[in-house]
Amino acid sequence: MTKITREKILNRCFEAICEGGFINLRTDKEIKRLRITKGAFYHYFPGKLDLGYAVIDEIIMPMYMERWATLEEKTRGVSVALNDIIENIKTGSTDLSVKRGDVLANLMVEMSNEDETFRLKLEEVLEAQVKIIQRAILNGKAAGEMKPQIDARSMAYSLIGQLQGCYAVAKTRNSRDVFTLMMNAMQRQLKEVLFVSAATEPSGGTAFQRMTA
Amino acid sequence: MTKITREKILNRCFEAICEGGFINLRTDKEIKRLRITKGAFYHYFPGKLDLGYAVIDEIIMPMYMERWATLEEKTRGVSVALNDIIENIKTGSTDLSVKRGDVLANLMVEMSNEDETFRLKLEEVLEAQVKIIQRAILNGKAAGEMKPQIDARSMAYSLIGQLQGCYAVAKTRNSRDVFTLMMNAMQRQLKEVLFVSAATEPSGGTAFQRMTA
DNA sequence: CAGAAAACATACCGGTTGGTATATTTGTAG
DNA sequence: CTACAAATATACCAACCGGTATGTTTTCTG
Repeated sequence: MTKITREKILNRCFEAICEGGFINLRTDKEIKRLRITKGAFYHYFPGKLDLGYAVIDEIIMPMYMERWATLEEKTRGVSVALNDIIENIKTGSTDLSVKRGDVLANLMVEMSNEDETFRLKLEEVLEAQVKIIQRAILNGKAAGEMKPQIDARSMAYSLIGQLQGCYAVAKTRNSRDVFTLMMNAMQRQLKEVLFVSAATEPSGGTAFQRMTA
Repeated sequence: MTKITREKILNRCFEAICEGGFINLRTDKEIKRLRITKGAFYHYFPGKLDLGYAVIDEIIMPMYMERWATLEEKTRGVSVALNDIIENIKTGSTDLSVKRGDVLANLMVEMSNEDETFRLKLEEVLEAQVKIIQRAILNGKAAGEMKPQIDARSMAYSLIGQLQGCYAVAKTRNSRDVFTLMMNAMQRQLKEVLFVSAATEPSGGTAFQRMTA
């Protein structure tokens, strides 16, 4: 039952960061809310920034690793797995999650130019994701599921970027429909650009589905 | 020579917002820097938020309208014009601009869930851009330059989103190379998904260029 | 020129907030 | 039980910062 205080702080502050970002996170408020005192807080964390670092290392990084976990150590069915993940993100979105946006995307924009250590830690999370996707694309190409002429690294970055773009725009539009719309567009483009279609079209132009908004 | 004070405030604060966002903008600091006083500042703006609104209306909105200006009232050569704009954004980036990220993208993430009026104003800028691009795609389709099965609205949102994704990721990577890499990927995908290629490929697969990073 | 309104200037306030200094309790090894 | 460190509590602070109240100067208008 030890160390529970530290984890409570971590979890609660992560929530607060999800709600309003890091700068808006008020340690005093969270301390009161957690029914602890400053003594406890500053016992576990030298300062607010260090708390932020810990949140990234211990909560955010694992969270985003889990997102792509199904891609790892998979040599076949990568295209489907990748599409499933995107589908899950799309389907799993709620009005609240769209309104808040993506924690990582938010922190990246908020903190990258504010604190170098923060930037470095966010970069780690980013690179870890890119690496997984890049590897998956390599496997997909080897399995003949993905187009061989695609540059895996570029595509991995592009994918992560597009995802963040969906979050950002949908957040400002405050519309889950817009999020779905953009995610659908992303899926369609991925299918056309990256995936090897089962049936090769005779002329140009892939078959398109009807729009969802 | 009238109204110069107001414009000075607006311009300087816009710069400050570019550097560190809206919340990080300290009115006191900028007032001192401008060698004016609080009296002058609060004469023109009821408060900090209203200053922010004015910056969006009077500086940011025109700025982003100008970006896509070449697309308006153009019925042919839309594909080329669109690609040129993206090329300009790519080429025009500097280490500093990449480090700071895009003002609009930054504000969207920072303020959309913070202040409803702010969100509305940012939404306006977003929608204005989407509308221009959407129209351009419609024209492109009519001219046979763009694939007819593409949904203009989805594509317009996707385009804006991808752009923001490039900014966000490159900012955290703090790398102009990554920005270029992602912008190139975007251009390639656009060519394959949206543009009607001059020479229709016999089988599947568009010719790819070599990577730039 | 009068008078009013616009355009500034000066001084001050009050709440917030991250952080510290120090005291007290709790847990644990010997 | 003792000694010592980890864990937690309490009180306080200093800086920051947006905002206000009020005073003075400049400009415009009739």
